[in-house]
Formats: sequence, C-alpha cells, structure tokens
Amino acid sequence: MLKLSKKADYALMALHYMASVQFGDLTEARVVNTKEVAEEYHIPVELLAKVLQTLAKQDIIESHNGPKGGYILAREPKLISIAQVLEAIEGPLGIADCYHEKEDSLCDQMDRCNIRTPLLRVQESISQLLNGMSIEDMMSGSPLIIVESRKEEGVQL
Amino acid sequence: MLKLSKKADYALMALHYMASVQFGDLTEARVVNTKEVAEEYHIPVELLAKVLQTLAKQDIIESHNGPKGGYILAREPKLISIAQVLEAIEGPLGIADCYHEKEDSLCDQMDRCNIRTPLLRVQESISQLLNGMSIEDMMSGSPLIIVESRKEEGVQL
DNA sequence: CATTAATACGATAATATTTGTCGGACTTAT
DNA sequence: ATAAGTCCGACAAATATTATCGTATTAATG
Repeated sequence: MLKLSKKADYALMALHYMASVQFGDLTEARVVNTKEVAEEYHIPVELLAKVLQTLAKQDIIESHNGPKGGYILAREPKLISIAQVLEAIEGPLGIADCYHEKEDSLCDQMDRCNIRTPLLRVQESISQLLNGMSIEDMMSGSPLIIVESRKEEGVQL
Repeated sequence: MLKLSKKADYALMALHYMASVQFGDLTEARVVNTKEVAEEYHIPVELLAKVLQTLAKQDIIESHNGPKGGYILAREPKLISIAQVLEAIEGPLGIADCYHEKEDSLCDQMDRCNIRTPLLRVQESISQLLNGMSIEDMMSGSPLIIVESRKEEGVQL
C-alpha cells in the first residue's frame, strides 16, 4: 500500500549515488554515467537511462553528451526535495486523482463523494512531508520528521 | 503518485456512509446493505461486496446475514483509523516492500541499497499520519494534521 | 575527420496489478 | 418455502508498470 514505483526507487538511488560522488569526501567530484549506476545497483540500464532522462528534463540533474558524458546534480542535494523527485517520475502527488483531473474525466462518484475533502487534508500532510525532506537528508544523518496529530486519543485495535 | 486504489476509496466511502447512518442525527440507526451503498455512489455492486467482506473479515464492520441483513460499524468511527481501513484493503503500509519481505524475495538492490533507511523514516511519518486520523475525523470537522520537518530552509525550485 | 562512448527518444513487448464479472453456496427473516 | 441478503472462488478485462529494442544525436579523442 502506497508503494513507490521501481522507477522512483531507481531515481532516488541514482541521485543518492550522484550526491555522494559529487559532494562526498571520498571521491573526486565528476560526471556519472548511466551504465555505472546501473551496474552499481543492478538496475536494467535502459530503464535507468529513461529515468535519468526524465530527471534531466525536469532540471533535477544536468546531462552532458558525448564520450565522458553523463549526469551531475543540477543543484545542491539540500535543494532537491524528495517530492520533486517523485513528482518528476510518477507525476503529481495525489492520493486520489480527482484533485487534478480534467473536466471530461471526472470520476463516477464526484457528485456525491464524501471523502474528497478529508483525503485532501491527508494528501497535503504527505506533501509537506515529502517537500520537507531532501536528498541531503537521505545521505546519512537522521532528519527529524515529526508528525503531530490533533488526536492523541483512541484509534486502537 | 501515491494514489489509493479504487477499492480503498470505496471502503472509505462506505464507512463514511455507514457512520453517518449509524451516528448521524438525521436517520434512524440501522443496518446498511451492499446494494444501497453501491447505488448511492455508483460503485459496481460485486466489487463493493468484496470490499465490505474484507472489512468484515478484518473486524472493521460486522455482517448480518439473511434478508434485512447488511453491515454495521464494528465500533465507533473515532476508533477506526484510516490506516486500519487502508491496510485491510491494500495490505500493510509500505512505500517500499523490502520492509516486510520474505527471505526468498529480497530485491536485487538489497545489499547496496542506499535509500532503504531514509525511506523507512518517511514511511513511519506517513504511518503516524494515517493512524492519527479516524473515520470520525472524516465526517465533517477539520482535524488538524500538522507535519513539522526539521528543515524549514530551502527546497525550492 | 572517423571512431566511439555517451545521451535522447519513440515504439513495443512482457509482466503485474487492478478492476470488474460470474456462478454458486450459505444464512436467515418472513 | 422463498427471497434477500452475505460469502467466496474463479476468471475476464482493462490498465499500469517494467523492460527491451532500434535509431538518432552529440561531442571527446586520436
């Protein structure tokens, strides 16, 4: 439930890797190519290639053509949020899709739907969460993410 | 991205409806049957039937057989969390499934995976969020759900 | 300037998941 | 006994995800 797609996982792994190559202390900062990442994580090359192309088109990474080419982060890891990455790959965040649907594709329940508004609040919380965490936060330290609900009471099996 | 399945939506709509029938001021409390809910929301009857059966098996609602039969909530709306409902329908919460995988089905990246731990933190936050919101919270009022991240800085396009 | 190692991109195949349907068995109120 | 409901498994259809292939383009290098 609420699982991320493999493409999203691949994107995050690649960005993590690129961040550690560019900003880590251990290696010389350099461009990273698709094959390298694919082999490191046993990801199908062609698929990862598309993922990286998508990230490039969304200005999360920058591409360099030709031999010795590859990709580098388009900005500091701190300035790349998880939300940006996931949305680049999987499309806009939405636990229901009636929040960004076109007029002609409204769902059958739209008129009487009783969960749209409450779920929108849930979605906004998740959105805050993912926007508040960056690639830098994934690097090692443990970013404190605290969710507080009005309800401390009840809700038990 | 992170979209709920239709079955999950149907479950929430049905529970919302049942809660308003059982606890609302406008109607006499009574048992609710599948057909009634399906027609109210234009949901395929057979599919909704399965959803309700699942909720019954998970002790979220109680079933009553025979004519005049149907379902009622197994406990107060306040004591039914969104997380319980979603997990009943879609299985355990997990933005990656390596958190509850069997030994034999480990993913190809397990050994070198660099995002497992950070994503687990995200998952736990989402979990808190969904556990902290109940069917009652969906009924009308606006439950305050506040997400606070350590990072107030940055993360912008 | 030819070669080669890389990205860019569209089409399509393979697989998995979700959604929806069907048929029949069981339960119980009347 | 009948009819209105739940229960349940199997299956069909539709959709989405994952993976592959082929070809074009770009640019570093000898």
